[in-house]
Amino acid sequence: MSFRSHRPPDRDAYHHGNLREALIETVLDLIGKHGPAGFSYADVARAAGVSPAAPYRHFRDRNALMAEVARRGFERFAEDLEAAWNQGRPDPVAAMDACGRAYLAFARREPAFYSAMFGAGASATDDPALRAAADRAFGVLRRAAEAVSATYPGPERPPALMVALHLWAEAHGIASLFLSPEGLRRGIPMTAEELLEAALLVYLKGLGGR
Amino acid sequence: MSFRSHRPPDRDAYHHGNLREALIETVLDLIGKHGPAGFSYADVARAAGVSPAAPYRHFRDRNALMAEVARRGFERFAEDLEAAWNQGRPDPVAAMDACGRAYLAFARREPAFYSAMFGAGASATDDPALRAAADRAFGVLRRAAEAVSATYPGPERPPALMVALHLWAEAHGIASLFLSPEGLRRGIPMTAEELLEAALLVYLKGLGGR
DNA sequence: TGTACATCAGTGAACGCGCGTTCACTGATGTAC
DNA sequence: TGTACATCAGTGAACGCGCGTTCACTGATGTAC
Repeated sequence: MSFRSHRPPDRDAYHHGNLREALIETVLDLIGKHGPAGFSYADVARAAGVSPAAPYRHFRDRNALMAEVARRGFERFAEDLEAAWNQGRPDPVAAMDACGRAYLAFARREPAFYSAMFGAGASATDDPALRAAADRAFGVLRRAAEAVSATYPGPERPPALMVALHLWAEAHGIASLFLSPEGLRRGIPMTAEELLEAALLVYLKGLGGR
Repeated sequence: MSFRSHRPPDRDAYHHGNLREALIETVLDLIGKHGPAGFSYADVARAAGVSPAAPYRHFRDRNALMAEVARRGFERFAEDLEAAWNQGRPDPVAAMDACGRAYLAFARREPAFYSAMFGAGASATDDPALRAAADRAFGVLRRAAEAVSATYPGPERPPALMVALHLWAEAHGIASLFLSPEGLRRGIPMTAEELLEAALLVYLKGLGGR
């Protein structure tokens, strides 16, 4: 009767054992369809094909589920940024530019994650794990800013934290104003990536004499 | 019996005649207390002291009410930016800097309006009046960018639209990341205003030789 | 290998609640004569 | 100035619904012997 191994979870078994994962994927799906506030906790259960009580085995309430989605989003986001940074190769400025592109690529490719991370949802303050993940992502930008800053001669070296904050704000501003579903971008004759890259080039030029 | 003029609306009369205004103010109050998604249409009626059916006389549904709040927010926002721009005096760069400060001052002073305008709420696309008001506000930044752009000598004159978009994105990015209730700004050793002003100075320096 | 048992993920029925919306209505306001 | 009437803003009761959450339960899984 039990001729199958129980290790690989059977996706349609009574105890399918991966409901936690299924709920998270369902949330991403629902955010994509209805926005981060457009569905109830019961909706998630229904869409995942379980009873409305089942999710309580895994998440205290809807907020806890959304926070976990946001946390995972920040983890992936940090990985993407880290990969784009590529330890500052071939050179810090080019690598920072790659970070900017990776930032927008993530917001474009994973709008559901992005809106769970920055949208109406979580607001990191409470959840330490979420905050830590967000810090990890920002940490990549900060290290990039430090490396770029260090390329300027001592007397005119800009504060790395400031540079990181400027970059983050510009990237986030562009992502939330011009990437979102038809948000406010009509008649803008360039892509978000071009816009950010241009901003970065002007900014870096303004930082020093180079 | 009717010894009082009926022109000035009696705030506590049966037909108080300014329920529309009262609802809008109530929404601002509720956004301040519970965020832009933290209350129902019935809550608004309750908080305004009328029956749950009363708001339907003035707004088709909750969305229509929120859109009107956002629209008014953009109108005021445009006025503030316009005043800060002050027709480019004393000079375009200083006036644009004033616009930046006015941008953040508005987001700081009117967080309820700001989140109705850019937050989880409206998403301009549908409502033409809302879109027009948003355009009016952006128009001020655009004209400012044109005036600043025109101060650069012809060959290196930057596209004004691009400059306006960069400024808007940076200001919005800073406002939404670092102004919101304890959002992500811990351990940042400067105010949002200082951060934006520094970004603007670096950026303008980067635009040309000045 | 087989049996008894503990574990625990998911069930499904139930609850009280507040929602959005409708409806016929009331009564104050403003106007016509 | 007074009276009759139309207008219409707000009432309050009612509706069906889906929500979040709880509960005792069931039955598959994994383990101890």
